[in-house]
Amino acid sequence: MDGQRIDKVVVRDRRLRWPVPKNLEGQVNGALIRHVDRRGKYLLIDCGAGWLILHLGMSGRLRVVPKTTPPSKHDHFDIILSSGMLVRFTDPRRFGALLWTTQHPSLHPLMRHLAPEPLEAAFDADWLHKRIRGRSMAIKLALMNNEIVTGVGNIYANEALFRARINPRTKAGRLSMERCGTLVAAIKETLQCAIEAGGSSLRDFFGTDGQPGYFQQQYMVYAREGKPCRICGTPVRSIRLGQRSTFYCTGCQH
DNA sequence: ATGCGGACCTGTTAGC
DNA sequence: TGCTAACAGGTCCGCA
Repeated sequence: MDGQRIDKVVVRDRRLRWPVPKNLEGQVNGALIRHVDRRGKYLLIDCGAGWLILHLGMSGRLRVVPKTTPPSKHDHFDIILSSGMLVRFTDPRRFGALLWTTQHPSLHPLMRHLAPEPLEAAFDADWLHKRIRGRSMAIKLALMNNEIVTGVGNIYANEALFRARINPRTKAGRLSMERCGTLVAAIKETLQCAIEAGGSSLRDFFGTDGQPGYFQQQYMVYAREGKPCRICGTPVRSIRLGQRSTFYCTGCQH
């Protein structure tokens, strides 16, 4: 999309996580895309006069298709490019978002308090230790809190805790600086491995080339309830934390 | 200030 | 086979 012009944006259903702003098309139509970026799980399209903010939620997908492709049921908006292609957003659950902002995205209320990017140096043991100091919440819930760790959802929170050998119910504030270091390294390694494998395709996710990811074949605990731990053979246990499925090995994680 | 549960949606699957 | 309930990759908000 970099360097292309947006002929127009067509919104067919404004009822996403937040209503798509009524004036968005007017702001965006005819804009030149300067750059496409990302912060946490928010996708940012720099249009010069402002930014489009996109989020895929849980079931959202973006695909590049020819302009003539007829939309189907859950195709809620199109970004029509001057090239003859369009970027189509599909999202059955409508947990995704399309917003417009004229302030710098880093100052936007949704991104203002996000933790540093997990693969950057600023996300380190020190940061994690400071953010969870004195907190009684389960460490897994801390990993799911994007003011503490950004870009990690349910799958990778489970996998990173296994890699760090930390029990997901451990009280966050009780982790030593050393264990914070182990956990930070585990988060970075988990994300890097997943990226290398092309991500995790359970149902909706496909890469920009249309190919599924393969990281789900490497899960150590996620969705492996009752199956033997790949390291020690103990059956993987499943519990619920914060209404999310949580998987761990009682043999390996303490 | 912290932490928990509820809310937003629809599609798929497990269980009866 | 058909119906129903539970659950799914996210994250904000309000209340205790």
